[in-house]
Amino acid sequence: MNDGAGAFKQSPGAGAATCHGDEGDSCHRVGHSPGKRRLSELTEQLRAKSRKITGPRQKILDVLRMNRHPVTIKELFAQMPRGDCDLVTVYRSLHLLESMGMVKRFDFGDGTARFELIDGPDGGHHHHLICTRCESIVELEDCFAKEMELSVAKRNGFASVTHRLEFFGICPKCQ
Amino acid sequence: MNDGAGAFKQSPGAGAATCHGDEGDSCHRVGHSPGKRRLSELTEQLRAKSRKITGPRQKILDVLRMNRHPVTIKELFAQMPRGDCDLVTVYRSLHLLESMGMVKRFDFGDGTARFELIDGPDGGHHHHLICTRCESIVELEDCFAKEMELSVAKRNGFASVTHRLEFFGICPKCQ
DNA sequence: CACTTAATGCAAATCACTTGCAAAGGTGGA
DNA sequence: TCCACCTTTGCAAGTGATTTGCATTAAGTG
Repeated sequence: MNDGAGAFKQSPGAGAATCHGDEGDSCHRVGHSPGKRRLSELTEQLRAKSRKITGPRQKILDVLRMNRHPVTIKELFAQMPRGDCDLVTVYRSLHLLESMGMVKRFDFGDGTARFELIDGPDGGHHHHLICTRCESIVELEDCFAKEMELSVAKRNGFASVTHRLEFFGICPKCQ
Repeated sequence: MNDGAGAFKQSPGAGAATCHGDEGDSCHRVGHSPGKRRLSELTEQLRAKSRKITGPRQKILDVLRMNRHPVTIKELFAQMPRGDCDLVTVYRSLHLLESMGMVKRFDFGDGTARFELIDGPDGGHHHHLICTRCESIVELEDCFAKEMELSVAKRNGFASVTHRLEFFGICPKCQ
């Protein structure tokens, strides 16, 4: 109850995505070659803010780099060599990474937060399309809502307007 | 883990809205004249599906009718004459009403579900703009994402695509 | 009015997430 | 390289929202 800004503990962002990881399907592929930034580049960001580069944190960043879709804390934890660190540490680390703008939190209403390493310049703003049956997800390139955001903000006199947009449906396989 | 469709317990819908009700502000006005459908009309829907019209359910529907913004279970419960029914009953009733398509669940990431009585023909599809400071909310008339929904669905071969869209910002008062 | 079945209340259980606290581990400076 | 200092971590316990088990009560129905 003391992180994030304002009354909501969420981080108004956008998108949605998932994959529970136990139903090995066409979902996220764990363990493929690092598709994101180098680990050193990431740890450097930590160091830049005088945060310690600890073992658990490196492992966590590494797992995040391996996942192309948002992962839940549990999934992330499961992908770490047993005993690498405590679940609580994963929670704490993701909070830190989020507050540092290194990861983005997604929430698609199933009561479990999901995290993705931020890639692009604008935080790699994007959305997801989730299959409500198999939970497979598709990362959507474009963000359609930017203009809406502006018009909604202007029309209602709101400032710093952000949005969260998620799409749900039945994927081709599940139809 | 056994209601709703598919793997997600959420009901992929759209929108967002809230108001915690204790900070009496420009937020939801409880107790104004019934702005929504008559109670008899509502109970009729229940009866049509051979659901019983119980005391608690009538009270719950009544409170829902009085609120123009989505309410949390707790708020709803608090607005019922003390001792009218158990908190658990409110949870169960809302599940029922949701599954019957009579209420819509909104979720804006603070970990508490909010419900609104469904009004219009298309389920009164709309979105909300929430102030992250005072939690006041604005109901947005139009739905901007319908077209996206179609294009996203087509482009990815998904069926029955729905979306959830929420806007967050700082309201005029809080700036 | 008796009956059948759904609904309710109460207590206890889950679940995701957070917090308190003492022990362990990075880091910058001597 | 060694240390003191302050951040992190692990473990246990706590929250808050929501669900579940089960015996009891109350809507509909004939």
